[in-house]
Amino acid sequence: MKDKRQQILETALKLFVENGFHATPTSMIAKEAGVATGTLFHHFKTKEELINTLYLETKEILIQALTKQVNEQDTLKSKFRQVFYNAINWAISHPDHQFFYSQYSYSPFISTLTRELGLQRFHVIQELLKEGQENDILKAIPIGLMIDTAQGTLDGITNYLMEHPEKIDDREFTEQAFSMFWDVLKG
Amino acid sequence: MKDKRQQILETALKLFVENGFHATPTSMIAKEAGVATGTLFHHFKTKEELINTLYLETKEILIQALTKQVNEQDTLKSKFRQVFYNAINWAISHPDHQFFYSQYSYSPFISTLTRELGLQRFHVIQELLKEGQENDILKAIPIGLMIDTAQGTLDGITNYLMEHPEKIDDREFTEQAFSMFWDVLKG
DNA sequence: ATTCGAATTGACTAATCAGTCGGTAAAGCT
DNA sequence: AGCTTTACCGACTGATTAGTCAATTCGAAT
Repeated sequence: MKDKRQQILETALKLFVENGFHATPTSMIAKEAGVATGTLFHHFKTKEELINTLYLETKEILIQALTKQVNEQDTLKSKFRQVFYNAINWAISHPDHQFFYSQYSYSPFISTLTRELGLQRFHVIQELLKEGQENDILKAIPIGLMIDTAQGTLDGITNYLMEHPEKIDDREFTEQAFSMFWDVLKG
Repeated sequence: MKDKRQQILETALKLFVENGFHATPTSMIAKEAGVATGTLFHHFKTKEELINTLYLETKEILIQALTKQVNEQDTLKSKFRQVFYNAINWAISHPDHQFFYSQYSYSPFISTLTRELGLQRFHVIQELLKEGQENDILKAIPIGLMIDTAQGTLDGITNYLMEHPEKIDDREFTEQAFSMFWDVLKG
């Protein structure tokens, strides 16, 4: 009898990615997870609580992944390169989490909570952006525009890589991709 | 009297943006539109057909908007500038359509259809991108990456403008925003 | 061994949903 | 005018849903 709670979360993630939140009944999650519906509602008071838990958990490990090895780097560009590689590598190796995150971000029914917390995903990047602007390395534009554009560009590159995962090992390719990301930012 | 169909579509768009597809019952759409449920299902065989109709309609007017005045421009950069301004102006003046489009694109339950058609949204841009690559004006990278990144960057900028609509009239600001978009692409 | 809370079960329910159907009113056509 | 098609209505249905609950098992501490 291993952790049923964890089993529920993993199954829910998979099914949410396949069917979406609303099109995935709790009964289906329970069945697929090999658990009674009562067990599901024992661990999560409501379906929404299950979804939110999944989101917060995903966000946590994403932030951990993005931050890796960044502080050790010297130049600002190197730091951005590190974050960039962290981001694309994470997406490739956790496709379900990545899809779930996108799906959650664009779903309207939790939008208020999300849009506030959503920015925190790029808190690391935000700090780097500010640092770069203060040192006149990056474009002198409103920080909000900088953040949204950086996020959008990164999402676009990530989307492409998700459908061409083999490219992740092509050093020349990934460096080209990074140069797009960098060119958006640099002044 | 012929407007009931249109009334249903408009009401559905509004409610879908507010609640999401699945969280918006057909009964709610009918009620809000001042129409019987039978009427709704007379015009649209299923709920999914209603959603798809809304998507196709939205796509159509978006494409029209993006293409405006593009051919008249002389240089490639001017053409991109025109598309860029068309895109952000459309988003600002049709926020519900814009939200609906994003929501639809990221929802998994119609994903296969969407991901194929989704690219068509940027068919205009695709042609321009190819032209730019052939003339060594743009980055020499896989066209797919170019498309996804351009779309991502544009989406990011659009997202920012949606929350700061007043900036659309700031000529200096929008030109800065365009320079980010252009820097992603240019070689 | 006994106790007690937490974990687990699955039949159950009240609510809600997409879609139907039989019928009425209005347009369109000849 | 008559005749046909299309638009419209709203009560109804069968299926499905999130969430409940009384009963049972598990696990660990006393």
